[in-house]
Amino acid sequence: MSRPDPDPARRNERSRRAILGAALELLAETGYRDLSVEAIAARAGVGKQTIYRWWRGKGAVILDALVDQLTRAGDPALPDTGDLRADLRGMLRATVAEFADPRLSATTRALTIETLSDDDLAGQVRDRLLRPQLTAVRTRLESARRAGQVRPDVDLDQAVELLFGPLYHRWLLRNGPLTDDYADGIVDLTVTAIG
Amino acid sequence: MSRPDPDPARRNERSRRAILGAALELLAETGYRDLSVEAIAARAGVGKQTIYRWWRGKGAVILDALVDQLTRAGDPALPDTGDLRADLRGMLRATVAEFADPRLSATTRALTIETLSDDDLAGQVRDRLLRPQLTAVRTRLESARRAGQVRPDVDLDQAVELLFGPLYHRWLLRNGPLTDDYADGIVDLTVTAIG
Amino acid sequence: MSRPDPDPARRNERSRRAILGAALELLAETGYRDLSVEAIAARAGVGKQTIYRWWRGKGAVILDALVDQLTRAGDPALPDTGDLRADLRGMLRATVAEFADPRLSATTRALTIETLSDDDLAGQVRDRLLRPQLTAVRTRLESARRAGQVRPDVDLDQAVELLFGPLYHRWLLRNGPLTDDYADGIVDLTVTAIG
Amino acid sequence: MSRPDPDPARRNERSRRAILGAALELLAETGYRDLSVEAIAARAGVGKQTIYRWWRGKGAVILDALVDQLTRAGDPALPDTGDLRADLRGMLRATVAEFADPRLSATTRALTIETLSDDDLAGQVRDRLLRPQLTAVRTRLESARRAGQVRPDVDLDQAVELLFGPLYHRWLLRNGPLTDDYADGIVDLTVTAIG
DNA sequence: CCCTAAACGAGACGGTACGTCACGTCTTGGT
DNA sequence: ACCAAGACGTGACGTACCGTCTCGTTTAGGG
Repeated sequence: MSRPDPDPARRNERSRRAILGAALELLAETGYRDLSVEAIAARAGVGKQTIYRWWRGKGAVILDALVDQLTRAGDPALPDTGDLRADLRGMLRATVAEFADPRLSATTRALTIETLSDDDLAGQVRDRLLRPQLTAVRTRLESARRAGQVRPDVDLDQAVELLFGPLYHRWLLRNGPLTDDYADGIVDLTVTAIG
Repeated sequence: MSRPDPDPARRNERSRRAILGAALELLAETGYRDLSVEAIAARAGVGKQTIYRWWRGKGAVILDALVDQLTRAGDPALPDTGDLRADLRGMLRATVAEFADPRLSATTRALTIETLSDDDLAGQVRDRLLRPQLTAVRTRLESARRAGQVRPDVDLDQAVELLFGPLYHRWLLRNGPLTDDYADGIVDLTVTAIG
Repeated sequence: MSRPDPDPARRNERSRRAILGAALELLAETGYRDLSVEAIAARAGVGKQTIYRWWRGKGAVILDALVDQLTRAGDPALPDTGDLRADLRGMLRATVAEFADPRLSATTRALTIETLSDDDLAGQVRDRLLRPQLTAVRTRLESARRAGQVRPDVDLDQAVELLFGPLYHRWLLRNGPLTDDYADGIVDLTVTAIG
Repeated sequence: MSRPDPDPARRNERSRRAILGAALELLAETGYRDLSVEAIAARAGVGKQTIYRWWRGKGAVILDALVDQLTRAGDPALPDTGDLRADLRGMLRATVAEFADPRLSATTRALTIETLSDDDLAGQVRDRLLRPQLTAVRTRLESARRAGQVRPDVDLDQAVELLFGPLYHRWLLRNGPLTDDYADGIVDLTVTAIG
């Protein structure tokens, strides 16, 4: 006896943007702890129902906000200069920089929390945010394999995780500084492992 | 104008155990979403104040519960058979098994959530839970380095993270299955990277 | 800057009837508490705006519904058999019966509630529902006065209220049963009072 | 699976008074339409839950507030000067004055509304507010009957309603002015009816 | 008989209040 | 003093309706 799905064609684009914008603002300003649907609605000048009509909760809003932001940021493809080590270093340094930026970091942190107690959302995050990024790296590794820079028996998905895993681990658990040197070290180890 | 610290000597051990036990039970039964201080108190047959008197919040309770559990599980030291690859495989397979066990997994998940918005707690988790585990592995790697199985220029902390990071990444983001094969693959890549 | 009045000539009679019917149905089925413009619209298969276009709110709808119903019921005139007591008894017994009928009772109850916080509506109810009924009785009393059955100094409006007031009081406050005997008793007292 | 009843012994008297006071203030200031549990809680400096813990809704709060007020006002007994007509006139004039006072009137109005869609509350109102008042009048009539001023066959309850009913009717339906003259007229008719 | 302006169904919108839940603090009485 | 119990002020939750406001789509009357 649940409501029928609302009609996306009638959706108010102005409200949608206001909500996503307000969510990002509040996250940056006050952190995840103080982020509430109520606050987002108030900041966006929107009724709460308008949020609940289109999203399952604040987690879903943050996801959309982040996807929106990244979509605007554009192409996740890695450069392919032929120098695998250099290309990966550039990519991982950029990722480190993102994790170090409090603004982006807050969003990712918030999303991770939601993800941990919402399997549905976790799937969405995996598919819409994570996979594209991982795939971009994998594509670069495939090119490297064709160039003979990677052993043919290496599982490329594992290789990708070898790059991101340690970084993610260190960030989440605050188990050490996130620097360019750290990124370079991970790349070196990975290249050695698969080369 | 805060209350003086309570006297730990007069602490009721029965209550402490009941609280930690109730926390673990509820986590296993209903998941983190429905875990509340109120529920823990009710289940433990304890006043809420007794929880707040000794812990800062449910995050701290979970941490203590997990530390308690692991302490009972005993020594985290790795075996040292001389065969680095085999020793690491055993360790990582055990870790994979832990992450796959819903009971332990739920606790870790909950703790990770709390950690993400409580720096204090994050430090505690790092020092009391994470570091001992990482150190145990690092100790094994140092032994391997002395045996000439690891290049002298390798940063052993990074090496440790090369083992746990991918696993943690995959678990948190549900980005693939957690199997013994997967553990073995990570170990192989890591050994190649540092050997 | 308000909308121009809608053109009554173009009004959809089918919708009007559906709305009034739905209102009465819902009142009878679920009571006043659960009566909402939204529910009326849904039940009537009508847009909410169609209700707000023609009525000021649910109170006005109920009023119209009741007027409609009573209009169909027809002429409120009292018989004049010459026997004042008998005529009044007949009238008051009928009124008691109305108040005892759950269907009519629910409507009246709802209308009374709306009336209590809407002066506009109160006036409408007084003029369109109440006055005709009271006037009919007053007319009968005037006839009785001409026949010398009523003292010339009696305020007939007060006399009318002497009949309806106790009944209304008892009904609203559930201060006793509403029976034919009760109606007869009121009539007897009133006739004594004015005779 | 409902909460156990709260323990009245631990009830905070300060909060109780603040809530009842705030309810009466808001009723007088803004009328019933704008009276909300939320507003009462805010005005009283009290959590909403504290209201819902002890009352079923705003209707019950108003009832308690009114009972409290009347209890403080004290003895509802009528004087018994031996002059029935005079005693009743005094009483009915006072009642008219109450209905004419916007402050008291607002409370009664609000209570009547709630009463109409809550049978439980209606019973409470009848027993705690209405009955004592009616009984006081009935007691005076009994005294008058013993004095031979009232016919022995008159149903005294009906006689009481003969006094209050017309007044209540006129007040609720705004069917004419509420003046001392009106009160006197009702008393005269009633005395004639029962004398 | 067609045109066009309205009324229409549907329902999204910014709001307000609902009644519930859990937070972390405070109070009471019991051991 | 610590405890079990639970009332308290606080504030967010997710829902229900309010009355207003678009959306296409009938529909009815004047040209």
